[in-house]
Amino acid sequence: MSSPPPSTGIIIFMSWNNNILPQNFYNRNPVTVAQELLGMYLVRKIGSEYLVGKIIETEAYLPKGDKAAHNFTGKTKRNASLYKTAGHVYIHAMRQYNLLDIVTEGQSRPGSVLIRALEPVEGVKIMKKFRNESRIENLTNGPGKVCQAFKVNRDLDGMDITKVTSNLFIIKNTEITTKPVTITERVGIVSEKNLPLRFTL
DNA sequence: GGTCCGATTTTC
DNA sequence: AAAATCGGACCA
Repeated sequence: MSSPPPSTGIIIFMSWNNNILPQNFYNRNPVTVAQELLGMYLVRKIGSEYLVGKIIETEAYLPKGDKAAHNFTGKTKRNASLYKTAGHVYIHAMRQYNLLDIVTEGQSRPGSVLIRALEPVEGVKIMKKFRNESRIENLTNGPGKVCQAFKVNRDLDGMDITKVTSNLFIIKNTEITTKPVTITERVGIVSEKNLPLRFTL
């Protein structure tokens, strides 16, 4: 019952099946989850290919009282995935792009973490093709770019990313990270501008 | 069916 | 600095 490791790359992926983040990782407040996701690896399986990126920028959207969060005016068809349980994804359109959120607590506490930027690790060639872009630094340095590079579209909205069978999930970084987390304000929003909910590695 | 607008990206 | 571009929410 084990998936093949990526074609090239790092030793940490040798046992990555054991390192998929479980539901109880996500089932905490989004501020904690957003910070702890930094340094972990987003993995996307497309056919027999694996795309991997290290998470380097996230934002938290709060379950209650956050005017900038998509849950603020209640449940709609669009944001229904936020009301699932922790570890599902909420993928929504922003202009002509898609953005990827992970649901944190869910149900009556529909918070989430927006994946804003990655450092490409594995499958760079495919990312370049999906992005129609050759500069590595331009592949995944924005939330819309992340989805384009990893072929994350709204077909995946509402999927559970805590299962071994998922074609999208996040694995633990088993290396020791010493870099401190930088905390700043969220970007691209008009309300709740000044909350310290953006986290960068 | 029309209108408005945004958790963005790209280009001028 | 401004255009490109589009699905969803809302109202009619």
